[in-house]
Amino acid sequence: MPFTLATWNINSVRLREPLVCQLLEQESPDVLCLQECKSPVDKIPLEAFRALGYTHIVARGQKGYNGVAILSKQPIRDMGDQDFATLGHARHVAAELENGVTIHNFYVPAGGDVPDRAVNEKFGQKLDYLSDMRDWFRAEPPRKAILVGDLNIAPREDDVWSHKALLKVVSHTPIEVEALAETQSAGAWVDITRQDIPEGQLYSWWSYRARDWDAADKGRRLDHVWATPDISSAAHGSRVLRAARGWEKPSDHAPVFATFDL
DNA sequence: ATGGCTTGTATAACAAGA
Repeated sequence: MPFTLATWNINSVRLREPLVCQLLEQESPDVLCLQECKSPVDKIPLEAFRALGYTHIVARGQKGYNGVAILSKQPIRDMGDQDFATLGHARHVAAELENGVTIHNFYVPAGGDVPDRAVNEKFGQKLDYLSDMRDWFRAEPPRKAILVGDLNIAPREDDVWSHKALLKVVSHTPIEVEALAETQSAGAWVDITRQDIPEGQLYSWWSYRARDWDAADKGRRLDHVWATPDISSAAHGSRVLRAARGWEKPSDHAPVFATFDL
């Protein structure tokens, strides 16, 4: 049975409960993975999501920051979480569908402003988080798995509005792009979004600070959908719902979709 | 070139985002 999956950095699931509901009603994905819920699990507005048919939920949360959740129409099994870089943050959770596919939902640290771990501890934590992911995938090669989330890195030149302007900006520096590539290859992960949309500028995040985000279009592709090679050929139909960035009181990220015939 | 905005929280200015 085909199933459609979406990933969305929601930037407060409580504040944007109506937008989550709008997405669920309008697009009806089978699974929605959220990041930056900024809420303890027991304060996520689950009843609203249950009422729309998303009765199965696996989540990790903390007060104020981070937080990840997987909402599903079909039963999912909680497969635990990883605390990479030992930050004590709610940045990962995994769930297994009844067809045996495992979904990893990640929120990789943003990394602060200065791309130098000697002067910016947060940048070091981001690199440590990525190398711990890499080591984990090397130790336990994933199979029949999908990895989604806000990875906070735009790897390709056409994943940012200006490659040259962003070379020293955290999210697109060569050291981050290399770290992400090592993590990706450690799990043999296929970039499903770029498998489906191989050419052209593609973004999933636009800063709140732009006067007119749509016209300026200074975006970055920070949100990703990856899959292991045993299921990557089942994927199709990837898209970014750019319109959601223009909804009232929006998240600064747009949802990214993919469909798998499995 | 710079500054620009938005969130949650010890509800007044922070920190954090990226």
